[in-house]
Amino acid sequence: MALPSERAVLTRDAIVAAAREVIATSGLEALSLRRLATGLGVTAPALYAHVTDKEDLLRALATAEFDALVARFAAVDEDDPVARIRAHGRAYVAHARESPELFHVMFLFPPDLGAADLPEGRELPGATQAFAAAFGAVEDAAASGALAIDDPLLAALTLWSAMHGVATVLQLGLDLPSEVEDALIDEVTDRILAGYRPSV
Amino acid sequence: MALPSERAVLTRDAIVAAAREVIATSGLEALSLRRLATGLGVTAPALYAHVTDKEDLLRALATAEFDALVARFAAVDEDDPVARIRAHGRAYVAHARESPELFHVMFLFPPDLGAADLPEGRELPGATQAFAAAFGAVEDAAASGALAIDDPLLAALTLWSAMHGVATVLQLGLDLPSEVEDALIDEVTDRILAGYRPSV
DNA sequence: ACCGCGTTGTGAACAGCGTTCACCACGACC
DNA sequence: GGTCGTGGTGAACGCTGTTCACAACGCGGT
Repeated sequence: MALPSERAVLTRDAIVAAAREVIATSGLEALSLRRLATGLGVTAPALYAHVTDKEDLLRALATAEFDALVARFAAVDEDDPVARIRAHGRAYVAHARESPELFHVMFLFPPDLGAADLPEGRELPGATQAFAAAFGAVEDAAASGALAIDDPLLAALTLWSAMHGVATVLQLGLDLPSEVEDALIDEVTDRILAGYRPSV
Repeated sequence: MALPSERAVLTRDAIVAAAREVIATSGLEALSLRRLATGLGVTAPALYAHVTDKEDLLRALATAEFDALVARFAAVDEDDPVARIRAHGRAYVAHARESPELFHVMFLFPPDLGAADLPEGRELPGATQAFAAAFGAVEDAAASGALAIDDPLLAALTLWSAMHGVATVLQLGLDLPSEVEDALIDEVTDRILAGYRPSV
């Protein structure tokens, strides 16, 4: 194993990282394999040793982005499950707002959140992990009686969908004043949570 | 003005309709101006007489799609404002589910829902009309005291975002059983409405 | 020390894309 | 009947993703 020479080694990760950079900086439209390759000091066909497809590359990027989201979720350390739900929502939207283009890529080739038939021992894909975290908080809130939830899966989907909607709508460029945007984020979560409040 | 001969006249509307057909049938990826043109019995450059751009074409298509959505909203004849809100939500998701690809196109080049600075006399763009309809129902519900709403705009955005999220999530291909999908649609609306229920 | 092998990247090529431009045919008008 | 203008054509440009035959390089074996 020779020392990595002056010329950078071409790894799948390096390619994905470079693609991420391009998209975050110049948008998805600007991502072409040829430009990406020359940016890496290499010609286009060289990429195909590490990536089967452009779609494959975007999928890998989406995966990485979901992992980053999982990390954000893991950084939430609220004890109260309801507070945790709120924090997840904010983290989700924050992630989306940080780079709208990357957020968009996450859903270009949709991952299956499907906690359906997991092979048990295997590492869960990021998307599933992220949803599992959100789901866990909902389950805790239901178990503790803080929220009146019949079907935790349905409730988690409800919250997730709603937050996803907010994240999406905020990127539509309808330039709402930023205090309205911030208010919207909390409003959606709060109203749904209020809808789940136990009737004492 | 001669009779329109056997050969179909090439209109902007005809082009948009053909594009709609292609996208609905074979997806956005399959839409190329060249193929679209040959489908219309014409060569590609001929399209540029009626369309400045591919983007222009997609924008026109999005506009048409928003108009269709407005028509759906107009068909809602519930008297009770809360029932109207629910009906709007269902209509929105139904529209999205009928052709996911077309729904996606609606937001490719985002329209501004901005009821901001409308030129007063001018015809409102479909996106704005659609939002206005939804907004109206929310205002009515607030005025009638059926819902406890401080800021109707915020509430309308809340509902819209949430429904948009549902519409989007349902297309992620995470194959939820369809009864869960249906339940999700109502659940989101109902929980938010519950969150706005006046505390008697 | 040399030879061969396997890896990794190259250069050229293919098909298709959006878009532009010079041209041409045809119907309407004087 | 000749002229004009509109609307469509054919060819071209530069770009894209992708494939393929080939070349350069370093390692292992003799």
